[in-house]
Amino acid sequence: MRYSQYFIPTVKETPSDAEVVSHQLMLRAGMIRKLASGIYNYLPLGLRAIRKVENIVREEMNRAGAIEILMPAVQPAELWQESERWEQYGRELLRFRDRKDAEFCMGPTHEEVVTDLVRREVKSYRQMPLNLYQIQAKFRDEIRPRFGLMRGREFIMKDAYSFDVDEKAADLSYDKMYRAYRRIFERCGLRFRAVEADTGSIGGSYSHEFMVLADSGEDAIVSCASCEYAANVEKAEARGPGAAVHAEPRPLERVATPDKRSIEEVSDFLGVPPAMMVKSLVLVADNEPVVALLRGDHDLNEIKLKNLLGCAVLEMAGDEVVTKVTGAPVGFAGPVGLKVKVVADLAVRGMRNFVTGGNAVDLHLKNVNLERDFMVSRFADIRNVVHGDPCPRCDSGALEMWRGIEVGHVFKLGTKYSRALKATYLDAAGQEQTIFMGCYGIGIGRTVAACIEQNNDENGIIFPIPIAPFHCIVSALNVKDDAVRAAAEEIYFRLIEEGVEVLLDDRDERPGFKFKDADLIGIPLRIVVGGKNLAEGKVELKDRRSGEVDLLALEGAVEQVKVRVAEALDV
RNA sequence: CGGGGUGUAGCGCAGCCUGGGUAGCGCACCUGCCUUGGGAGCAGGGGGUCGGAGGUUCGAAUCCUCUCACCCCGACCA
Repeated sequence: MRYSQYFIPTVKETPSDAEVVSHQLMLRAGMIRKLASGIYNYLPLGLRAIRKVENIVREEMNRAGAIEILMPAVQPAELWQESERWEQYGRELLRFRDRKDAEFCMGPTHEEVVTDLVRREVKSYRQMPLNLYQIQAKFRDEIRPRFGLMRGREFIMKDAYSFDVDEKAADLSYDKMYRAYRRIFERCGLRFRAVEADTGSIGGSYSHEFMVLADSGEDAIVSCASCEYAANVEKAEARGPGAAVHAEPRPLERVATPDKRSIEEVSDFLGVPPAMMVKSLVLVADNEPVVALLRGDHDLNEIKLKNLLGCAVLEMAGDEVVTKVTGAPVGFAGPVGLKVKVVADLAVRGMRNFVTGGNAVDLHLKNVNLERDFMVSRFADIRNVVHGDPCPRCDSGALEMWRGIEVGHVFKLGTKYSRALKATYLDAAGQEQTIFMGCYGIGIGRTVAACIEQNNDENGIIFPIPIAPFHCIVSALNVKDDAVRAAAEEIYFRLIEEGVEVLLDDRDERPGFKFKDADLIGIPLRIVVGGKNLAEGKVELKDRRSGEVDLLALEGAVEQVKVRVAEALDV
């Protein structure tokens, strides 16, 4: 491709509304342009990177035995009503009516459609295992789209769905996908972790997320330093205390704490560390108040509590509810004397003589103790793990915290959708059975964004060769110099012959201008054809990542590029 | 949806509050000259319903009311 004939609108200045580096660089490199909130045009460079990821995904999915199809973006409401997600999905589902007033939605995911397809066509155990996938634009009317392609409303996703005769076979399908995903992200050149995850609104029995490690990631994940355990903080298990601290219970004490509400304020005021305090959070679970008790330095994990209570909606209580439940304004809640359900974190079980709120204005209690002073309905793991917590799986390890970008998610669905949509088959004995499903997503655009998040410097993007829009850029420094022009053209055509994807910068611009653009758009290899070196019969080969420069003869440069590209693409 | 902020040329911004009166700067763009190893220089030029509607006023980017959009912080997710 000739740069002068192409469409790469780079910009020098960083757009003010782009927060994260991948968003800034994708805009500056002319890869994407915003059309509306969370909705983007993909320009040539962005599209090429996306196609690269798509192709890697496609190859690995095919290798794993999955079969590509394409389902519609517009889906009829009936299917969603059948799975009961028409009501459950909420406002993220973009709904509308056609001219006959029939209801439709833009597909945010395709469990319903694919299950409908399969239930019509798959009748026998002989037709499974079956794994169908597609690469297609999804629409989710996100509350807050942000970070460019990282969280758009319309986004390109690979979604796959497996169909198996029973749970054991479904486990095998899941495992195949898990391994395919590892290969995919390895081939993309990403540093990532596969972590245990909560299943969320998709539902199902268990799942793993594939997290690209990046400080800008929206998810917190933990991994064990000594074993394989890794999990999303939403899911990560905390160990309870080994044995309770042995301490004689001291007499309960009431202390005035004028206007001291937060853990920090009370801690400072009383000179008691937060780890010796218990905080009492008032929540509402499906309209019923619940109090959660946590060690002062721990945070509530709402997902764990929600799963524990089995409620549909769990939210922090408003001021009125807090006052009603505790008899005191916000900031002085404590478990002593409460009439509502109290769930305590496991860590609280090991505590003695701690500080809590006194359920009255400006009052806290010291030397509070379990059983003597109050009872707990239930002990459970309801907190977020923190850096340094012991690993829940092995004896020796401590948990490390990371930030991650979720680029892929594999779910074991079980029979949630097949039962709702009556997707059944006849087994060898002629008995009707329910199909076991799994579903597997990869955010294609997000993967590109995550890659840029991990691969950039002050000059711009540094694409790994497998997903770079072009492998190599040939910068002809002065196109008005016939010798330079001819040499650049020759290299360009030779590289094309060798199957290298090459961009020829044949614009009539100054060298610095071309270098800046080449760096910004992140082409991994650059051949510079300049008058001085050319007079010696040499051109320069520069590696974008390392900055290493080799002075080579024309043929040598072409050969080097060919070799390096082949090495990088070798799988 | 709650809290905060911003809308002025393609991009980045000043002007507004605190004096209501010609709409400005840098980059980008067009023409010419010059220049060709890290976003050059000189000269000339084009481009604005100042987010929208209403109001106050002789006169509004500026003051008032309403509205829309976008961005940031919290609950969702690939």
